[in-house]
Amino acid sequence: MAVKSNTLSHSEENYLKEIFHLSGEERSKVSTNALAEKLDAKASSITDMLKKLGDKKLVSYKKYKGCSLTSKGEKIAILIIRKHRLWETFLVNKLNFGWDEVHDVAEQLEHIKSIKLIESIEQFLDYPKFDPHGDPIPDASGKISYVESKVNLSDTAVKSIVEVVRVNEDSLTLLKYLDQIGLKLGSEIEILSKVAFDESIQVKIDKGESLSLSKKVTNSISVKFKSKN
Amino acid sequence: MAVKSNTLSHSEENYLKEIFHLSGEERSKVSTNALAEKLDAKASSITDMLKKLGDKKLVSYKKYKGCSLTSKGEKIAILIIRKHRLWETFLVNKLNFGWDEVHDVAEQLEHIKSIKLIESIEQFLDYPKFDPHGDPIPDASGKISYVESKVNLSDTAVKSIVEVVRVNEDSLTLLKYLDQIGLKLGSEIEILSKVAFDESIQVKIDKGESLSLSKKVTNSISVKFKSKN
DNA sequence: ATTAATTTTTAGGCTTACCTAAAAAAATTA
DNA sequence: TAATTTTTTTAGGTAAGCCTAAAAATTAAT
Repeated sequence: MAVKSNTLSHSEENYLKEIFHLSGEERSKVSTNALAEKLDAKASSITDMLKKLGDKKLVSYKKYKGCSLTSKGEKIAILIIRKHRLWETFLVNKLNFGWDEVHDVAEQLEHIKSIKLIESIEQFLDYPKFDPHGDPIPDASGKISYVESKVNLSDTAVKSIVEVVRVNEDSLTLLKYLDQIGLKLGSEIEILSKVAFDESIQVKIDKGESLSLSKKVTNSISVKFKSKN
Repeated sequence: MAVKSNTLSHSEENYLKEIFHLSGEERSKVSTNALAEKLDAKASSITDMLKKLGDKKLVSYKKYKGCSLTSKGEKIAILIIRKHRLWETFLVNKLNFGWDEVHDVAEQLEHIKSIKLIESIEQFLDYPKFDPHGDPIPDASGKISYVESKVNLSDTAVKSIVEVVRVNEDSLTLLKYLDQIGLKLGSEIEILSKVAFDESIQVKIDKGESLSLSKKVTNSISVKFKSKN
């Protein structure tokens, strides 16, 4: 008789979150294989779950055509992401975790069911706008303020001087490496030269020694041009 | 081939925690039915799980003979309880939750896997010794400092003046009722008279109006005799 | 436009943590 | 102690969320 219990499993929540991330700001369709890779599961498992989420009207799914979130599904996905980013901010700002230590714990904390809790945490943190990696924190209504002016570090021209506004939080080893070279949110980067062969670039971070950043690294860093002030 | 994954499911953790609670300070054997009632499951399900926890050497279990925790199982149970009580303290002390609002959330938070997290929370709270209901918080080594001098409010003599040191956190309606009559940790209770028939007692709370407390209520409150100072 | 390669789905299985119903053991009562 | 009641276990079943292997649909290449 299809009773709606209204609470989702951790797994279901993770699917919604990952579909949201993969569909990007353009809200494009997400393929079964892309989800399989991100969620570290086989494509057949993804198909199973997409059917279920489709039945629950959380994703729209047509066989062989990929999936996308319904507005109901998107609302839930954004809430999970909101919780994830607020918890990360809590861990870094209040408990002095490093930005490379928060991801796994936040992946657990994001599933705690309590609106009162997350709103209290938000207030306790004084309504932060960005998490420790520079990602925007959705507000209680689900609104996300994307930074329009940010670009990928790999797309900047030689001689530009830019400021780091976001790093990809997905790779622990990346974050540890960035720590090691002293790159953090707000760091100033001067692009000295670019190597066409491997697309690496030479930079100075905060006017320090010059060093080389590979394409893999520059791809994971977002920057904005320094505002004149 | 019995690989030990070393992380327990929420369900397994809940079993260990409940066995710990039911076995009491005397560490007595816990019956299948007692567990079934507390965990809101059928006795047959309990038997299943006890076999599994027995295989994992977390409980010692012999058919028809009840169960008890091994030292390994007890260590884990105490860690869960430690997390539960620290989270409750965090919610009340830092986020201004009421003592009647913390149980359900703490039941979720106690399963977050991160020693660093719980030790940071403990430090952030400045190493509290008791949770908001007066229960002792185990330290990082698992040591629990029981209060030796506390007695049940139902066991106090007429004319005694006592101080509330602990209330049972299990019932939401009890906690709301205590709030309503202004009874909190540290409250002074004067026992005016006892009614043999229903075992209720007449009291004054913090020198206020006299009122009657039923056996069910007095059973849930622990007190100590006021220290002369 | 076929053929080949890739992606996705179907079909059937497994494990976890529950369940019901019936059997067996233990405890209680006559 | 024998009968009855209660407690506990066994046997077999379910749903969730994953799996492998094989089939079907789609996409890419010749």
